[in-house]
Amino acid sequence: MGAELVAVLTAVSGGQALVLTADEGTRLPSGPLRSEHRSMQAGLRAWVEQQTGHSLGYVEQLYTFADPDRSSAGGRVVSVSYLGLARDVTEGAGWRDWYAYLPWEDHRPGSQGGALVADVVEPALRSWAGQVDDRDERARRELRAGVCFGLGEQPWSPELVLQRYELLYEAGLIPEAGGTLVPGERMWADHRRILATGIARLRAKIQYHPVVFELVPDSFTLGQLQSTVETVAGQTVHKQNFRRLVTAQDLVEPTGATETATGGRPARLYRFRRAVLEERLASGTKLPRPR
Amino acid sequence: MGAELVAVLTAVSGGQALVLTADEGTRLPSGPLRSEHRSMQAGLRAWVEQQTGHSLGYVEQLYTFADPDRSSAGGRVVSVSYLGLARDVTEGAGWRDWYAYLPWEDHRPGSQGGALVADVVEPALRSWAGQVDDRDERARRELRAGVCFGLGEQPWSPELVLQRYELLYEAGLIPEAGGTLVPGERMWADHRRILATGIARLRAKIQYHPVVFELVPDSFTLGQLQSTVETVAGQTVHKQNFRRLVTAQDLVEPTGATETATGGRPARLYRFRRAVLEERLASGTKLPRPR
DNA sequence: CTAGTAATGCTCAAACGAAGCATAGGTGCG
DNA sequence: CGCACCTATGCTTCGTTTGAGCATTACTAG
Repeated sequence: MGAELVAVLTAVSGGQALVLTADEGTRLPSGPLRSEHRSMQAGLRAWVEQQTGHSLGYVEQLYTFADPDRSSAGGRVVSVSYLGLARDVTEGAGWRDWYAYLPWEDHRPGSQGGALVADVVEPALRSWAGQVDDRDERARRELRAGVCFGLGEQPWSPELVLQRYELLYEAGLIPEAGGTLVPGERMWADHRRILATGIARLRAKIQYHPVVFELVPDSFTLGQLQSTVETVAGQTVHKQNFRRLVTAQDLVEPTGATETATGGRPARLYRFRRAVLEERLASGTKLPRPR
Repeated sequence: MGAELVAVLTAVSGGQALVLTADEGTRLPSGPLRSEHRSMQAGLRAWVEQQTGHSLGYVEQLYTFADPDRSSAGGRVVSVSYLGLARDVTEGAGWRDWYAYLPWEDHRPGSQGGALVADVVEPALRSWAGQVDDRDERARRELRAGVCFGLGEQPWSPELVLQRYELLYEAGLIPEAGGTLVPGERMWADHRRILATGIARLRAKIQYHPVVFELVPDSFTLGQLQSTVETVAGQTVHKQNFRRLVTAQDLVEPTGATETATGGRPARLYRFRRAVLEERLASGTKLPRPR
């Protein structure tokens, strides 16, 4: 009858991008909107806290869809999904690595993503494109695969998470669509798709809005901040340009303290200048190009 | 019980930005999601066609909210709003000028918007800021007013439509909040707010995605295209830079024909290169700075 | 003392964006 | 016909932003 609320709650810890899950990692935390909830966000907070003992910080609405499976009599069920960002992770709660579900999304050096795309996804998509006889349609499929996965001359675009998931789905390469070729844990119903939507939104937003600071502690080094951005984006960025971008925009101010446990020269500690949120609604933490 | 679907259906015609309305311009077209609808978008299309005899082109989801007013027993009503773009307007249907509802949003030369902000909004917001005793809070209010309405040194940002509406609401300057100072027709319930959300989304999207072409005929001059952008953005752009941006990105191709009824030198006619939608998911029609 | 490591400072060239000048090719009017 | 006027179109200039790399600093581990 009413609405179902679903959360993609994310945190970054130890170089891993984490999402809060329920039921042994098989679904996202969710629950129905109740009349006692003052608003949908309030309802969402209540459900997440109850299911995980975790309180929500930054929250933003993602997408709403009419539930395809559980159409009940007298009005369809509507699911409203939210993206939430957390600064700390509680031990024991169901935090899982994003990239266990979407392994092709991690393109940091040392991760599996790059090789997975080259060795598994690209050949599989070529074969998918080859299945069709029509020349134009085949060209369209190859173009689409190239744009989504950065094949050939095309650049890899971190924010195309949802497009990539949908392409793999349409090409029948993942379990949801009956395929087994491409690895990655699946989730209940369309929750993996919702996760992809959340990651896509976060990766896009981090480029033009200072949301990274919702994922780091109050006090942080520029190295930690950069590592957080890289974990979210799934790719590395140019260090010097990153710090120039952050400092030139006056997004941070030094606390005065330094952190010595970095393994090299001690790093200054900074804090986020919350005032920028009011000063400029349209600023942003742009992330420089990779490598 | 189920979900309510609401549409912000927009077209540009004769230098006016239009929105499709029902009930003499007092509400946006809407209707409940029915079980016979295959999807929410299908349901929306059905409702809009039934209420207006108009078929929907480009459609994108805007925002979902739990209805504040009509909380019925057994599950709250949820409203899902959509933005739709149309190329042509049917005579007689309820097309109204955006800027009749949000007159402060039009800053093209010859429009009322600029003067309205300077003569009415700015003084009213100053007085609103002055109502509070706390120095910090007063400074915050003035900063917020300045950012939203481009006061003082701040630039006017076309895409802050929703922030401006919410500020006017919070400051009690519009009828929805009991005020009478700032002109502009109101709508039923929160439909004017939804309109503001739609305009904000369109103005933001037009900068990084080629959606303008959903608003112009198949064949158009660069002057017409520019005028459409300006109507949507509510401000003028630098002509030479606009055309360079559009042509340099290969967004259009000449049809070969020219249009002589321009009042000056005949203009070449162009068509949108649909292929760019597949070639680059992340391109965009960036709009140059005003004036 | 030396090697290793990360932080930080600075330079340089290419790309981009804002603004304006100049010319082309039509119309309407005396 | 000649002239004023208008919009379209082509091109240049200049300052800013970005991508990339070199060099130096300040620690730790052995």
